[in-house]
Amino acid sequence: MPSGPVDDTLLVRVSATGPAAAQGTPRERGPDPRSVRTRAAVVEAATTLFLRHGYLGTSVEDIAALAAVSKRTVYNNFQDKERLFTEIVIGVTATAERFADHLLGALSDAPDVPAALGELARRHLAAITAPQVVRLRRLVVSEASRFPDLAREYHRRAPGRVLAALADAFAALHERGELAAPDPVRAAEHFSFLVLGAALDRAMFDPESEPPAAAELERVADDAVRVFLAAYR
Amino acid sequence: MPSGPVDDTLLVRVSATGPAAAQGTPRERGPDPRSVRTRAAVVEAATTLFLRHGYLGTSVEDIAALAAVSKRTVYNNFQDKERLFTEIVIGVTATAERFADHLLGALSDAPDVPAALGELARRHLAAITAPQVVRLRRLVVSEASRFPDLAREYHRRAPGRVLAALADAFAALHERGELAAPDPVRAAEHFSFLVLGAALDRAMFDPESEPPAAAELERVADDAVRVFLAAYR
DNA sequence: AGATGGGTACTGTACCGTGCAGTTTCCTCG
DNA sequence: CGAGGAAACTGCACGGTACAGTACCCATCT
Repeated sequence: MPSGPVDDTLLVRVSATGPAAAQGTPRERGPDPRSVRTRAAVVEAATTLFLRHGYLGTSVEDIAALAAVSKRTVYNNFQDKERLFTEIVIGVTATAERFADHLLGALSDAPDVPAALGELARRHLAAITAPQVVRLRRLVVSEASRFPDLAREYHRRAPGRVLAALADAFAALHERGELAAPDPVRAAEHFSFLVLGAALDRAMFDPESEPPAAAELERVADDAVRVFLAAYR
Repeated sequence: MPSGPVDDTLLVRVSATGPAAAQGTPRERGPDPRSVRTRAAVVEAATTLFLRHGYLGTSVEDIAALAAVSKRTVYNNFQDKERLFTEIVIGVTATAERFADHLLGALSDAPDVPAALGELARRHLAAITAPQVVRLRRLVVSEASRFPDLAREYHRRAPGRVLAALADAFAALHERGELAAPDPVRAAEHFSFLVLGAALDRAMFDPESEPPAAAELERVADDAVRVFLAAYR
């Protein structure tokens, strides 16, 4: 979890408390003995609750209770609820981002492109239907009007990143003549949504939905790759 | 948190702003014209506000103010805020449903299948990126944990309905040998998400996003149909 | 002792839903 | 056609509740 300051370029919106900001600027301070433990506890509790009940559905008191900490402690570590929220979301997004980077592997150098695509499709689908990821997605969409910058940031970092990487790989494969993808971005969109579309849709509308079983996942991925290759081969 | 099935009877009373010559018939105990007018005003105001600011972001007082009606009147017409909300959503869903039914046209009897698919793709994409539809989608997703039945109901009625109709049409075309779609449901998913996936994703994460321009829409639809036909022809 | 983190209790606010007294609008009946 | 009565609407105030953020004091560590 990120304990340092988090990408402040994102939020222009700041609470109107002028003097407070001047006074309490976080400093290059030593390893706070106690606050490390409590801060981590708060972050973990807040992550759980925000993902499960949303921004308005989660009170600071709930967070404090789950973290086994008082509300005052929450406010000692985070300026206000909005900051806490954006920090949490950015933090979870970062892990999604790392996972996304890992996803592509060496697709553009793969000897057997269809096999590599199949493997990619399976991993992609499994990743995106993981409950945590679905919850994050729903959370960000839900708060898109309250935190539009955050929504754009998430979209750029997580799904956008995967799409861009995919497009790069397809462009390379196009150069090598392994695929016929003159518009690699469009090809990436097509691949992504052939694989994910239906599952994503279902998951977004059913909070209690389970991720697809392995066999189902395999069938969906294979079908998607088959359609994709029929068009882009 | 009432998790019972959605009350369909509420749906009937949404429309009907005019007395419809009920005055001339003495026997027919017509509903008070005042109630009708007021109710319609409240429904319209609530629809606007819920779609724009969400469930928790809209107060009953806001609704009353926009409807130019007192808060008490809102509660005289609707049991509570939850009932009002579900009624609104179901009402808007019903119009989406009607539109969806209209969408398919006579695809299964079309002489020129590729042309018909192209037309269908264009209309489908235009319909689903309309601001009202996007707002409804985001609203339902946002409240999916508070109103899970409502979310499932919406999903079944709007996107589910289109998908089912599409699958039926593909099955018929498969029988006639015009398409090679042994799994028509999968084919319908593929078609739908090839057309809509990327646009839907963008729209969900960017509340200020505009629907695509006509030229862009056309390109997306044509590309989707091309890929679909390459696989299912 | 002094500083820093933490806990309790509080403030202020927003909002759902209701009660009530008075007023307007519609319907019916003489 | 016009009065009387009923139903609907208004405006306001209020109870109850939930919750973000804060004041103040205590505990602990150096």
